[in-house]
Amino acid sequence: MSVTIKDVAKEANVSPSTVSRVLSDSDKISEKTKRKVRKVMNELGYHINYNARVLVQKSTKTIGIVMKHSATHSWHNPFFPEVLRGISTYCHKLDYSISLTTGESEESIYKEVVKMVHGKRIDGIIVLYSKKDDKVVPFLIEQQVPFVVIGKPMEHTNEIMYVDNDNVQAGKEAAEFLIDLGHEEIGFIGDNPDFQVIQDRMNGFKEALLSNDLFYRDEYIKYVDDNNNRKIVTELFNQEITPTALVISSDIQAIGILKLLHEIGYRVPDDISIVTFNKTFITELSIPSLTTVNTQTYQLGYESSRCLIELINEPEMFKRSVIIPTVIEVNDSHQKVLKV
Amino acid sequence: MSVTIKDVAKEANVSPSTVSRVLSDSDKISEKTKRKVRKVMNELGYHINYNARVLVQKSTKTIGIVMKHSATHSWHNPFFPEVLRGISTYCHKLDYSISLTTGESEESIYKEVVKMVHGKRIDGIIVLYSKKDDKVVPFLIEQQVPFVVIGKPMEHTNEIMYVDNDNVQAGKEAAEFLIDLGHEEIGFIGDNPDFQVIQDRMNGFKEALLSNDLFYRDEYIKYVDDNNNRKIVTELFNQEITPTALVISSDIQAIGILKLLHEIGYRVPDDISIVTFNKTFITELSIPSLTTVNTQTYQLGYESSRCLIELINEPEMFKRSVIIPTVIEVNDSHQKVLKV
DNA sequence: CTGTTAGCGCATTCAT
DNA sequence: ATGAATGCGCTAACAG
Repeated sequence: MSVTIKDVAKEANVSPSTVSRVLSDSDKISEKTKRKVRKVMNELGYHINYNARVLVQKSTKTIGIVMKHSATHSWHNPFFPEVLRGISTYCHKLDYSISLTTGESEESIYKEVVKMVHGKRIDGIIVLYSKKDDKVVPFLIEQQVPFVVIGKPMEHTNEIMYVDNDNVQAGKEAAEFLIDLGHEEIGFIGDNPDFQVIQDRMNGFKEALLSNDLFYRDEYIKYVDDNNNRKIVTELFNQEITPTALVISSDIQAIGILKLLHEIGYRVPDDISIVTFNKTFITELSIPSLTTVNTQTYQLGYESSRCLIELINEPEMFKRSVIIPTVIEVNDSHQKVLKV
Repeated sequence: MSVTIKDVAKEANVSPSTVSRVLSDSDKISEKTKRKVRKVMNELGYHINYNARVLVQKSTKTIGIVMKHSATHSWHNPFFPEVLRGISTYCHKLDYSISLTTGESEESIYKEVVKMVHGKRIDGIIVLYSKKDDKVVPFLIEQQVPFVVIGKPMEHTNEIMYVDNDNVQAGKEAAEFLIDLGHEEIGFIGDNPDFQVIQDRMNGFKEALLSNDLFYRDEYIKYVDDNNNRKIVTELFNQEITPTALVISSDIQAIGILKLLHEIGYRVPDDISIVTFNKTFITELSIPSLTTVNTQTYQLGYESSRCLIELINEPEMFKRSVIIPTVIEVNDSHQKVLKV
């Protein structure tokens, strides 16, 4: 059917192993025969069959990517394409392929991961989230598959390699940015708190309030369950004292909130200031453009694949973790509080 | 190292071929031995090695996905995650894996595709775009790799299986929607016209104007090159007669335009109406929410993988193509023209 | 430097 | 209904 090393070997009057050595550019082969063999390869239109190589080398040069299930917002969230871009840029430098797992539920994703791993389809895995009650990570630990988590693992923090922002710090910075502008009543709106990232940002937020001697009130902390944005906003602004500023855990979420605020007559930044997290095309295109903590998603992806491939090549390596710095990007969704 | 069929065979007192037959659930094996073998498989923790199977079966049960290079907007565009969701949903039903090609340039993507194909890593490919001067599609034709294009191919239309919307029709509907509201001066803002989809939508737009006896003027048609949004908007509204409505080729692009209009003091929909294409989270979260032609991206993905897998299993099949209907979704970015 | 031999894990003849 | 033998295409000792 297609051309194999045997065909090339015969045509070039060498043995198959010589051809194989030419393929891996072994330094034990003379330049002359290399040239000869390569010439024949071209003439015959030879191309290596990776599957055969995988079978004997036990390395697939493929990494698996596991994401949150599609029912969550991860799909709509530009985080995903951007992190993938970072991952693939690095992977392609080192000639690794990418295999994607998705699924409609946590269970189906888990099953796919199991298949990937047991079927020996991948050399390592990047997990694009860190979540409570997740089965994937424990499975990977048990199976001793090299893996890297993007986000801070909920458990086994010291045995797991992860790449993350310092989300506590990020939350703190977001709040302090507002505090420096004179805000004293600041609310927090977060996504699903099952994800570590949300918890961290909230904790940083809280920390900032307390260390600045501001009153911290539970009524100012809201989490989005499903599509209860409206309820949340209503609750926030139906209190005796209402916030003059909001920290919102993602820019996507923020534009939703922005719209609701707009509907009930609050203007940003005139009536209320907003600081969000993540920088996507939304932050600039929103009206007003959003002041945001840039988490440098591309870098998260890039570094995670770097770590993973290092780990694959050196399984016993020290499980260090990488913190990608966050950068606050000042746009138009905030305003100073005029001291009366 | 890991458990193979031989190990299972030995333990179960059968031959390796019997185990293999149990794996493929052959009807030539008695239920009794099947049960026995499966029991041993569980006990030993056996899992099939797909690579070995691929080597002999010549089917990888993997499909490749080729997208536009990341320098374009495809990455930021929620089209991508959504189409992927459709693809993966179907693929996982039929137990296919997904392998992703990406790259920083057309050239690098092309190389990756070549590697995928020659390295026999995939059974078929879905190409997520249709573009002028593209090298990937001709290569796939030449190599006789089963593939499906999302979007209408620029050439070889009859020999290529594709899944697409009727974008001419969609363009027409968008324009007619505005015409029905009384608009007579309607502009069109499109993405890179190298992509067939943009051409088609523009042509449909033009057709609608002409068949409604409206004056069609070139000054009302603008394409975005790079970041010349501002220039385009300025040009459009510095003419003697300015449009009262715009058709914009994607919702992402639309919110950019929306912002510029906002800056120069035009309000949507009061001063100008907008109809866009694609429905993503943006259409609802934008202020105002965008009236848009929903192209049903998920379906595009779902159908494309369905077609591809059919094609893989029956390479000589008739190359039919699938048109996914578009649906106009009426939101808040348009207004009737008050007849004076 | 190069050839020979053996085998990766599985599916598939051809036997029985 | 099951077993034995062969090979998919490649790499990796071991020779020489």
